[in-house]
Amino acid sequence: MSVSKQFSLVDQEKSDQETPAVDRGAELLAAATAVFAQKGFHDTKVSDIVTAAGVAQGTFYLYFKGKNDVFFRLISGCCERILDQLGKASAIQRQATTAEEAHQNSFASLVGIFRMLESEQSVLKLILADPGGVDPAIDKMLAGLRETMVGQVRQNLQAGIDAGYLRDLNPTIVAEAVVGMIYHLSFERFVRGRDLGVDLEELAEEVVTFERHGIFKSPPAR
Amino acid sequence: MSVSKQFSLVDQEKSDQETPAVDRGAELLAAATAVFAQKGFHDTKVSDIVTAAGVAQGTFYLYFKGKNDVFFRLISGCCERILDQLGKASAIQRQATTAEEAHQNSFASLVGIFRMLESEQSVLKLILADPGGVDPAIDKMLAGLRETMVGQVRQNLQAGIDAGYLRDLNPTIVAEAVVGMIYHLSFERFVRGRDLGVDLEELAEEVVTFERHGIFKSPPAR
Amino acid sequence: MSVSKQFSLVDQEKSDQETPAVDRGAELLAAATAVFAQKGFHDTKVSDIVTAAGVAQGTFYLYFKGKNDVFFRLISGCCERILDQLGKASAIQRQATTAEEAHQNSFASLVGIFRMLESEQSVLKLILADPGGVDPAIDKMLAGLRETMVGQVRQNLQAGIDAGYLRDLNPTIVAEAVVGMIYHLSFERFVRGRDLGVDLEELAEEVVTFERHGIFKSPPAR
Amino acid sequence: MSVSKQFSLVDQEKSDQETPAVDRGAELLAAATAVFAQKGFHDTKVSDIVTAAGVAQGTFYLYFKGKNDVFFRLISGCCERILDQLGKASAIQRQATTAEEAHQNSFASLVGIFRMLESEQSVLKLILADPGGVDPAIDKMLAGLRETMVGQVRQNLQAGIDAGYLRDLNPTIVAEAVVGMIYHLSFERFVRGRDLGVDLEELAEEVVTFERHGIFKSPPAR
DNA sequence: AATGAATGAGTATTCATTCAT
DNA sequence: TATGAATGAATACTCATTCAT
Repeated sequence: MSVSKQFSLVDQEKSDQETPAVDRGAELLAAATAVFAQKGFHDTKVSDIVTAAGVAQGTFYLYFKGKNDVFFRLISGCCERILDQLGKASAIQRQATTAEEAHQNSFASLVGIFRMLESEQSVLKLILADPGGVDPAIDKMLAGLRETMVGQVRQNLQAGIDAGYLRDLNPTIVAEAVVGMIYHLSFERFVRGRDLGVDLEELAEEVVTFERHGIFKSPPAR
Repeated sequence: MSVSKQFSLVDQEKSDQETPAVDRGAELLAAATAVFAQKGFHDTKVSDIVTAAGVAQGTFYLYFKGKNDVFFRLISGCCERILDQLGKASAIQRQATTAEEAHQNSFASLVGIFRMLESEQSVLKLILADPGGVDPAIDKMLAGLRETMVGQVRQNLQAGIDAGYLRDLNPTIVAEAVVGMIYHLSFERFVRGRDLGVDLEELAEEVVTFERHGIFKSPPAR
Repeated sequence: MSVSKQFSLVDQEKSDQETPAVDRGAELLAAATAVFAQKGFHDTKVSDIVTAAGVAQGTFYLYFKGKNDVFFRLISGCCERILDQLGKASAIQRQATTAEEAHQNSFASLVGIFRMLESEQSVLKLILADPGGVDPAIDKMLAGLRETMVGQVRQNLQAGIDAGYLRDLNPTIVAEAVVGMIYHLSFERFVRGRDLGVDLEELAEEVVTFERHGIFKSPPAR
Repeated sequence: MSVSKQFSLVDQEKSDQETPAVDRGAELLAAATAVFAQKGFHDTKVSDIVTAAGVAQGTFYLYFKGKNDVFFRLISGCCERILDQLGKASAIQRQATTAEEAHQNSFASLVGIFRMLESEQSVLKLILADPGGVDPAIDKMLAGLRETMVGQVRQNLQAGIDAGYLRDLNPTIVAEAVVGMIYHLSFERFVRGRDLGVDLEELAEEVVTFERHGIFKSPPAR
């Protein structure tokens, strides 16, 4: 969206009285994101959003059906982007042929996911702290997101078990556990802003290593 | 209502028509817990609570300062009980002298925590899905709870590192990860009601094993 | 309602701190009637009604579901009373055994109806000038009222035809025509306040005579 | 109206790609009539009208001062046409020299009026169900229409009384009654669409006969 | 003439809280 | 203590109208 805006800027300079170079819908969505992130869904008034966007009350309803609608679009846009990233991560992960490669790929995937979540900070807050009940469609979408993540991890685990290099773990439970880690660490880092004393790569490396080897000193070797 | 009042007359010995034997405050708190759990904070009206408790609207304000107040007491009561359990778990964990004992103790601790969370299902939902912003005091309390959990795990990890039987992991990050797992699994199981195909002991066992050994087949032995 | 009020007045004087002798619901309904009659449905704001009743906005919603609800109750209450009166009128009319008696009974009935409509002036305005579309239930009720009136007139006509003293007219059309007269004259007199130069009895007499004999000089006599 | 525009086509030819041969004002008025008839005044939005007419929102205000203005023009156009027809009817009625002729003329007049009302169905609905209060000018116009009708009937009646062939009735009241009949029957037939089991001529005949002779079997003859 | 994006005044309704009995 | 009627501030949403292009 912001991309198309940048392009359109170029185009719109040419003609004299063309449509203004503003995308009110995008402006409003941006304003809404900021306000929701700061105040949360329930404490955000439509009037806050329009004030932040610098337009009149009515203008809001030209672009959104209502408060729930903006919220939904916010979340759903973000979810799509996350799912995208998840797809990429999954593709990367499947390419591994050696254990070393698998580690590297897991690492790369996780870094990718973290980076994307970092760029979605403000919406992430809303996703992770969703009060629920705002809109069943949102709940469904978030549940789907989680399920997708868990599903991918589970499949990878199952593949490893089948291939014989993973132990006989319960893939469902471990997958949930892994997703739990990632959610929690993302929340701490991107929503609460705690850097935990490491940079993103170090964080990902630590997580991947923990996931693969646990907390014990590997007796002989990995 | 009037019936229970009549019976209580018998119990309340000191003066003739003194306080009834019912604890209105507790009744209201119980009613509030049920309603909040079902509808969430924002969709719960004070009128829902008093209806559920079978008292008049005004009675509510005899026992609570307001809607935020009940919510706070609910959460804070639950947090205290969780912290209690956490203390016990910690005590257990520290007693280990061998790796095998440590595993058993971790397992026992986790089962204890899970059991307690299970018994707090309805409030757990509110704690884990806290929209935030309802009351800074609540946020602080929940943050404290998390911090306590993370702190305990971190200390255990540090102890293990110092003792030389844990690898050179980052205790802060791993502790957060472990808490993330537990939060997420608790949420899935107790709030969303998914049993994940195992009973509580199996769940705890799986988690502890995962934490300790990761996903790989332990090459020679544990 | 007003009856119970009058009784209750008696009772309430005795006891000290009983419920106040006011029926807020009735007060609001009265206020609403007045305001609706003056401004019509669409130009009446709930705030007008509560101001007229001297209560707060919220109080209104303690007694009515909303603006449509008051309007409906207003209309429906009035319709009931009219239907009542119509029933009485019908009973009177059926008792006639001679033509002269029939005339007298028609006259008495019509006077009764006129008097009742006069006492319902303010609501009558709303009934006769119903914009439609406010509430399907209201439309149905008004249609029923009209149908009842027309039906009664039609039956009387049919009875007269069968008995042989009325000419071979089309009872359906004439019944509609008669009701049209009565509606229109009621509207002019009670809603627009034109007395048409006669008192109510004279008006009824004129109408009954017109209905029975038309405009011509009865050649010989009836 | 569209006719006058077609003539204007001749004038518009001058320039090549000038204004199209359409009369936007007439189009909008037609669209407005249809929408108002279907939804009533208050439930009709300007946006409904422009959508129906296939023009932009702003275009509406090029031809009308506002929503009230279209409504006024609609009603007033229709009223003019009705008054026209009423004039013709009156002219016809005055030509009678015998009672039989008078009957025939009344019949012809009424048929003419019914036919015209039938052709104005959609606006008739608005006229007869006018909630009032939309615009004082409209109320005045409708009152004038009614007054004209009543006046004509009254004059005819008075003439008949003076001429000695009508009985000593109250012309004011009977005139109102007659107009009431016609209004009501028109409403039932043209607005509510009930044909009452007869065609328009039969309806008119029945009404005229009822008006002239009432419901009784004419003892000897008319 | 035509457009349609923008405006913002206007209003019904909810619900936490109070307080007179 | 208990009641529950009354309060009124707070807010989402509509739609007639304007005006820059």
